[in-house]
Order: sequence, then structure tokens, then C-alpha cells
Amino acid sequence: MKLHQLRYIREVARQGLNVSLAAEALHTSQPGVSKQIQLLEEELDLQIFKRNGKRLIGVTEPGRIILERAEQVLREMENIKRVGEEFTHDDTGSLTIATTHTQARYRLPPAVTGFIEKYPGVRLTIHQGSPSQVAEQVVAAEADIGIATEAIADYPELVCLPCYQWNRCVVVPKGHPLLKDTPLTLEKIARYPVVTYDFAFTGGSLMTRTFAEKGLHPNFVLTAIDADVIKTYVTLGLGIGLLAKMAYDPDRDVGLEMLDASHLFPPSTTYVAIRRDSYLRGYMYGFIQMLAPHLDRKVVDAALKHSS
Amino acid sequence: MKLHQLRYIREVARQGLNVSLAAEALHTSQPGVSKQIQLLEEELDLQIFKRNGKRLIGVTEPGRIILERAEQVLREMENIKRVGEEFTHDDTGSLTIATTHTQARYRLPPAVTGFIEKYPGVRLTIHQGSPSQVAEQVVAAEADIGIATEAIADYPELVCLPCYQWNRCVVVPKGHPLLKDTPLTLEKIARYPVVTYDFAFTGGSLMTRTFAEKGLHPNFVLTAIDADVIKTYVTLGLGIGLLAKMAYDPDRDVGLEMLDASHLFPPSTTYVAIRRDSYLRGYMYGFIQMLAPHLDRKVVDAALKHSS
DNA sequence: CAACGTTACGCTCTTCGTAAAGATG
DNA sequence: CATCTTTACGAAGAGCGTAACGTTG
Repeated sequence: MKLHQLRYIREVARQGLNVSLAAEALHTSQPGVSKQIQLLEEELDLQIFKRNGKRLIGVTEPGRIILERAEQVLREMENIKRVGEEFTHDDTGSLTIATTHTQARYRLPPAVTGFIEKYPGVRLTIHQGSPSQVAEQVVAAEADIGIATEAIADYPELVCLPCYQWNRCVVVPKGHPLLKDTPLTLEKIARYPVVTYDFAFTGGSLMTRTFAEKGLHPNFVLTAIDADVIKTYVTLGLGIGLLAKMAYDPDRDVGLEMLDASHLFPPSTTYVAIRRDSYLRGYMYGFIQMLAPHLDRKVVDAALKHSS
Repeated sequence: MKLHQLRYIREVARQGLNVSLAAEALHTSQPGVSKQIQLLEEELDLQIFKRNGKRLIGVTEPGRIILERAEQVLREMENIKRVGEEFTHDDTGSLTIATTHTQARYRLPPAVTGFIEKYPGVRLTIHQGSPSQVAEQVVAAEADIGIATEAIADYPELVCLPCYQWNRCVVVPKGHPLLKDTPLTLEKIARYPVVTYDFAFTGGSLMTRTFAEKGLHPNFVLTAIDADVIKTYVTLGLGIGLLAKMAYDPDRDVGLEMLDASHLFPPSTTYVAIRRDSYLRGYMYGFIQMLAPHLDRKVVDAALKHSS
């Protein structure tokens, strides 16, 4: 059993059971891939792929299990390589962060600025997506770190660390009647059309639940994945905006006013998610701590170890 | 980076940093091992082993991490091999169980009997040891399954499943005054010299704690790791025995009488422990269920998946 | 000097790529 | 018949073992 053979079956599976594509992706010849897969199947004495004549048409039950395990092995090999890099070039490498729009736009910038200043040799990449996409990317080891608020604690492969809490606010166009009608309540919000996050997104489902508990069903005229889109439509007078307080910027959002709504909704917690089995580079610990000072190396290591 | 290289560094570490011994254990030549380790270190661009001239005298910090990861990789390769065996020879293989004396002697026999009847092709091995030794063996993948009562839930690498509960009894020589002095209490037990389990062993520490809570400090004249030893000395009149109820056999223990002590001590739970990342053969599920019928394949898989 | 690790070298086995042949839809 | 997989074969390369050399305590 050779590592190459595991790489080959993984790539074939990833390329939709197309051996030719896999060979190309691996910068090798197609017959070589074919051969190695046969050898592996012969050694294990079972079929990994279902075939119809010469075509691969599926993955067998044992094949599925083997593919999972193979991924694990290859990830761990990556980790070993990382250890080498960490100890010889501890200030160069790459960091890929998966996160949602709101975090990327309003919460990460200071940490990112500090990071590129402290670790100029590290290539930083940010992938944006829905919370579940964020989680999936970390699970698939396409991202080193995931930052999101929802749907991220349910993956057994991930360790989640509470990063910070936040709450919501209402934004309205200047001169809106709600500005004088204090204090703000859920009932008053529900009288107006509401523009807010897409339900799949940060805190979306929690908001509807909070309204529903009071028997309220506001008119959600528009749901977006993007706080800037929400604010744009509020400016246009489409309705009032309900979004993360951190997404309101008094300097920039000149046509809008903000009303704190922290007392109306339970606070949400944003988490940092890491694969349990990943080996973290020094600068990754650095980034996490810049984002949440209480998450120092010890805390993160303890969380990783606690259930590895 | 080759799998062989990982095997080599693992074996060298295991053999106390002796390359020659490692080469022998791996059935290969010593220079080959030396060479491959050098190549690996060169590729990773760091030292795995500390050297004094040509002697290996220690493991470097990155080396320690790499060795851990290498073990993980090699274990996972073992698992893949197992998958092959499971699907081609699903009724042959081996099962190694690590457990304590009391479990092996009084609780496992029916399950073992049933097992060898149902799976005659599987070679069964039982390793006996203290609870911590049991746990260590499972962690080191020297045993597939660990069965013990204490000190086994603290290993993050292991998943523990509650197997069954049990409690204690007092055994006394025939005609002992305690037999007529009902009901049995802790105070009455403490009046006599006590023969019981070694403190490191099943329920030992729990018993002393229970006595101490009542301000009692019985005279433990002998502590043993073995229920049969305890009973032997009780027969000899050294004191009264305090042991697991399952360890009393009315047919065999002819010179002894048993007094239930379940009401005096909190019940203990015996757990089955498995490495989180191990691939279980079908017959392993079979054995576990024979031992504890509620632990069917679904339950075990759920527990393994829940935190892998 | 005895035990241990490294270097040197020739041999073997594996792997890879190219070319050709066989299946599939 | 275009696409995809397998078979065949020759060349390059990696790993292994023996033997000789260098170090360590």
C-alpha cells in the first residue's frame, strides 16, 4: 500500500470517477493511475470502484470507507509537512480563512491588518460563503480556519471556540418615525417591512424565532446575505434594516440612523472553527488571538487536545 | 515523504533511539534505515532526532510532533488494511481485548464462549492488566477493545461506552458473626480487617472514599489485584473480603458466605473503550454486543462518529 | 575495542511515460 | 467514432543489502 495509491483513488473520486482527469490533475500519466489503482485493489483484495466493463461508475461500500480513511492519512501527511515548514520557515506560509460576509467586512479587518503587519511573509486568503459552506471548507481542509456564527458547531470533525458575542440593531432612513418612538420593541419593528439577512445566514433563523415567540410575523420584504445590500435598500426606503450592530458605521452610512436592538434579541456568538486533527502553524495561533485575545495558544491547544 | 520513512522513525523511537535494533525489528538493513531517516530529515529540512556526533541521543521538539503524527498515519493505514480484510474475509482475523482480572474472570467468560462459537475463525487474545494499563494498551493500538471500570474515561483518544453496572459484596468464612448481625452496614464492616482490591484497581479508590465519608478507616490487611487471591485469604481467616458481587460463586466458593453490600456503595460502571479512530471489524461489534446487548452496531458507530 | 552510525557501491524491483489495443455509449 | 480504460514495453529511479569506514564511550 503506497501513499501515491491513496492520492490516486482520492483524486479519481474527486474528479467524478474520471481517471483521465485525475491523472491530469496529478500531473502524471493516465495508465499509471489506472495501474496503481488496480494494484491497490489487488492488494486489499476488494473493489474500491464499481465498474461497468472498463468504466468506473461508482464507489463500492468498502471503497467509501477506504476513501474516507485515505483522506485522513493524506491530511495527516500534510500536517507533517507543515511541521517541517513551521520549524524552518516559521514566518512564511499561507493562511486560508473561510468566513461570512459580515465577519469579513466588519469584524475581521483589524485582525487582518495586524496580521499582515506582523506576518508579512504569510499569504493570506479569505473565502467567503454561507455558514455551512464555511464549515464544509474547513472540514475539507480547504480552509485552515473558519469563522461563523451558525451551523458550525454541528460538525464532529471541527473544534469550535467562542470568539466574541454580538447583537443586532435596527437601521432606518434619517427622520424615520421609529427614531422618536422610544423605547424600541419587537412589536414596533414588526409594523414596518423588514430587510434582513437571508435565513441561512448569520442569526437569520434566530431572529424569526424571536419574533414568532411573541406571535409576531414581520413582513420580510428582502433577505440578503450581505449587510451592505441591506443598508442600500433601507436607504432606498424599502423598509427598515435589521442587522448586526457591528455592520453599522456612522461615518460611512450617512443616510441612515441606528437604533440599538440588543435588548430584543438574545446575543449571538461567533466561533472560530478548526479541524480537530490539523496542525496549526504559529501564525495561525497568532491570527486567532488577534481576533479574540482570550484565545491564546494554550486555550486553543487545550481545546484541540481535549477531544482529538 | 514515504510511509517507510515514517515506519522507520517510529521504530527507532520505540527501540530507544537505537537504529540497529529498529532495523532488526523491521527485518531490514541498518544502513537503509539510517539513510531513509536522513532523507526524511532533509526533505522536511529539520532534525527529528538529536545527535551527539553519530549517536542518537534524543528527539527534537518538531520530531516529537512528527512522531505523533506519523503514528496516526500508520494507524490509519492499518485501518485501511482492516477494511480490506473485513470485506473479503469477514469471519477471520484477530481480536485483542485488554481488561482487568475481575472482568476477565467473572464477566467475560459467557461473551467469550459465545464469541468463539459464532466466530471460530477469529483468533482471540486477552491481555490482563490494571485499568490504566488497559487504557494505555488501547491507546497504543495494542488492543482493539478495552474493558475496565476506572481510569479509562480520561483518555481523549478513547471512546467509552457504558457496558454494565455492578456493586460489591462482603464474603466471610462460614459461621462468621457478621452473618447474623443484619443489616450489614459500613460501620460493621470496618470493625474487621478487610481484604480487598488494590487501590489502583477496580473500584478500590471509590471504596476508601465511601468509608472515609463516614469517618471510617478500616484496616485493609491485604489488597490484591485478583478476586481469587482475596477469597483465598478470607478462607484462611485473614479478614473479611470486599469485592465485586459477580466474583462470588456459591458453587465454587464452598468455604465462604456472601453478604450483599449493594446498598452501601454507589454502583460502579464498567466501560468498553475503543480508539476513536479505529476501524472496527464486524466481529468486534459482535463481541461488544455479546457483552452488553444494548451496545449494538448503531450505538457504537454513533458514539465513534459523535466525536471523531 | 566494542558497539553503533554513516558512506559507498552494485543489484533488483518498482514506477513512470509512450504507444498501442480494447471497451463503451 | 470519440472518449475512456487497460495492456505492453523500455527507460529511469528508488530502495536494499553487503562491505568498508568513521565515531563514540
